[in-house]
Amino acid sequence: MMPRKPSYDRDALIAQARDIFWRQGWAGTSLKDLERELKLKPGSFYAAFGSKDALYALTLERYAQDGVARLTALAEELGPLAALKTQPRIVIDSSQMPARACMLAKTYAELQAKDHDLADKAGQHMAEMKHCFATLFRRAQSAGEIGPDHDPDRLAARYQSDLLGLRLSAEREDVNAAEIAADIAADLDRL
Amino acid sequence: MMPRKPSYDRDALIAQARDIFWRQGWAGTSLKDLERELKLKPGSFYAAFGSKDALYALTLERYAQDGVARLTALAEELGPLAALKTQPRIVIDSSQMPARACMLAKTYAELQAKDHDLADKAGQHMAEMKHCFATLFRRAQSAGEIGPDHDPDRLAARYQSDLLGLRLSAEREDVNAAEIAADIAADLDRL
DNA sequence: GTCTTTATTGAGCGATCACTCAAGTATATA
DNA sequence: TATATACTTGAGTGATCGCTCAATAAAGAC
Repeated sequence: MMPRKPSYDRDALIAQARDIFWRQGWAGTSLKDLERELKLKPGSFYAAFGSKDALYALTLERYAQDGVARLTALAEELGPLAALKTQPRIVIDSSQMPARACMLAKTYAELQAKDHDLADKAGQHMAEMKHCFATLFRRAQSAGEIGPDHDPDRLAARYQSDLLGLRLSAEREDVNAAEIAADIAADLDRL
Repeated sequence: MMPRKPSYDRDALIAQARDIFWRQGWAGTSLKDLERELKLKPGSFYAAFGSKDALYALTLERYAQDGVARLTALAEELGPLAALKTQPRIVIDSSQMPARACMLAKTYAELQAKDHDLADKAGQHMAEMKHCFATLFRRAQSAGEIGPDHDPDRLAARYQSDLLGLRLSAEREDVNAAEIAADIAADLDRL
């Protein structure tokens, strides 16, 4: 005999929690915050997600999946090099995002010193993203869009590093992030 | 009539606290941590620094002052462009530093969402550093080391963004930060 | 030495942390 | 409708948070 079902949409709650964690970080988000925003009492929260860390891990996965999906779709539409050139503008433009800075980078920076599991997970997701970038550079090279004398993995590491810096800079008021994004894209034309 | 003096070296304690905050962040460092590492009981701690936030602000200032001083000395020795080209290698090399990532950036990323005073302070110090970079680019341009068609402020913003990304990347195990640093330096030769 | 002034100490404050659980409520099956 | 099952609720857990303060120890001025 089947009992009642939860009254909430678990996927929507994970997305909402992701946005809160993304903005406020791990230590900066209390259970009170989550309970208030997700409209869940403690009991329901723990029945649904087990712990704060478990939910955070779910939001990291969701964040990484969406990132890969967005980049893949972009490459499908524009081709590898154009996708890489467009990405910098996109990640700082979208005003519906809860923060400009990368959630994976923020998580890694906050928790790495304490050897927290979530820092490892964030680092792994960043490695996945780097691999994505490398694949696009490799495809661009095969297509002759960039010169043959470049190491795609090295280009990917530099590109990801530039994006991390850009997205952190984009949180500041005294920095013209659009100019930096344009310059990063322009660099790709010189390869 | 003069009473006894403190038994501790205040400047040394600030430097020690800076290293702890730098590694572990604001929320990641408890008063217990500080009391244990600085060997101060709560009473002495509050007599010396007033509050956790007040000490953190002192460490931010110390961090920023040292950064400016180091860069200025480097430019004095090598000239503006060479200093800018050397800086990336230096900030990821020095194995005596408590962390690779920039303390100002970590502070800003952690606390900006909550409009914390310390985030403002960190942002101001980052603006000072950016101004330092711009001055060096301007001097390099005057000296003919880089082309006349570049905006020093724009170059400075991009350069700082690249450094932030580099220093965050340098915390990761799966990234060859030395290659990224070399590539950043190489970009400066193409100006 | 005595006195005055400040440093040092550590127990403990109220608030908040992540989290638990027993009691109450709603729903699908029978 | 009756029952079994799971969801919902919120008071409350011990631990830790940043911080206070009265008591004690120490050092210069006389």
